[in-house]
Amino acid sequence: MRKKAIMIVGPTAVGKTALSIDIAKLFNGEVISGDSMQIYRHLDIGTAKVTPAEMAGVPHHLIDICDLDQRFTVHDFKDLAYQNMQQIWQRHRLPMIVGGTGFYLNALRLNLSLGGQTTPEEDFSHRQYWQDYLQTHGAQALWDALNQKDPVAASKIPVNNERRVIRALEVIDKTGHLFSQQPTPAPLDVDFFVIGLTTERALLYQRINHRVDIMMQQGLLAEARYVYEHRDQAPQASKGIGYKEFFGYFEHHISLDEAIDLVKKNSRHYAKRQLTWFHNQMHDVQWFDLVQHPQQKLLIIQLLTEWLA
RNA sequence: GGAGGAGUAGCGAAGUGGCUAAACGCGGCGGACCGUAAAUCCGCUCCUUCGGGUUCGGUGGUUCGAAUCCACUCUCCUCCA
Repeated sequence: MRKKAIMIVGPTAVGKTALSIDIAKLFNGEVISGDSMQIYRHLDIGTAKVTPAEMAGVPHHLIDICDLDQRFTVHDFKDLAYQNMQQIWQRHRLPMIVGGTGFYLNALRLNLSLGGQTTPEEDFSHRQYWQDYLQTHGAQALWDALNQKDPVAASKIPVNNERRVIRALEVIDKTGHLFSQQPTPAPLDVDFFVIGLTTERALLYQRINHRVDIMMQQGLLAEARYVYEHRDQAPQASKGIGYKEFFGYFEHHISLDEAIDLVKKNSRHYAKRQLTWFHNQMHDVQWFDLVQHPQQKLLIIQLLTEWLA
């Protein structure tokens, strides 16, 4: 019989954490965070990381596993998450992947090849080459280079999306096969029950705005300052929403209120992007609106009970 | 009461006779996504039965043609009383 795992997805501030704890307690679950920012230590308030108290004894994994100066990639996530799943099964417990980073979740589930077996270090040397190429020759020339090697890939990546153009070139250089023809391994042989949490857009945005206000009360500003002070060594964390927006304030370009509004706005935009991903890149999501219909939790529990039986 | 200034799409803001249904920014909406993904990038945003229709405070003019010129009028801002 196939191994089983629960996946809880959804945009920020819909209530994924709360639901995951409830379910974990009921079904003997352990949570694996599917969140690209919660892996970092020191990013607590801004990432809305579960607090030890909230965990209520439920084990959590892939939280606080990196320092700010460490790189972390989808590939790392894929490997670590799968390792954790296996260990959880060995303990005869139920893995629950919960998070909002759709790319991570799909990489795990679909077992994406992600550029083959090369190490990030190898990639970075190629990356640097193309980065320089971009600097000296411009975006169009960079794209032309890709177009020459792999027209199919080029046709799918806009000229201005320099980052992805470079990544495609890296993969081609390193693996020797076209970016558009990467090997497609079989998806993970796991029976996932995918729960999607959503709600009316206006409500979601209201919750996001409110949550940012609460974060401020909890001391987000100090946390952001910490990130700001370490920004040179924290390439990824300093891109996080709830941090980068304050940099302008620290440098006296914008007011605190403006910075806070920026955080709210970027969080809203982010939530929309997450929704787009889950709607269009994940196909077997069962959606629920616990914000407007809290009693649907009973339905979820019932469905899970049947699925696990 | 007097003197200046301003009124443009949801908001901010260009435009100062035709190339303007009207730049740009924001907000909003939609989308892409195979190793930075809370990243990066793309599209739409007056109405429309897609033929066209109605716009730039209002009304009336000038003109082949006006958001752009003229007259009157309304509202707001600043200054003087």
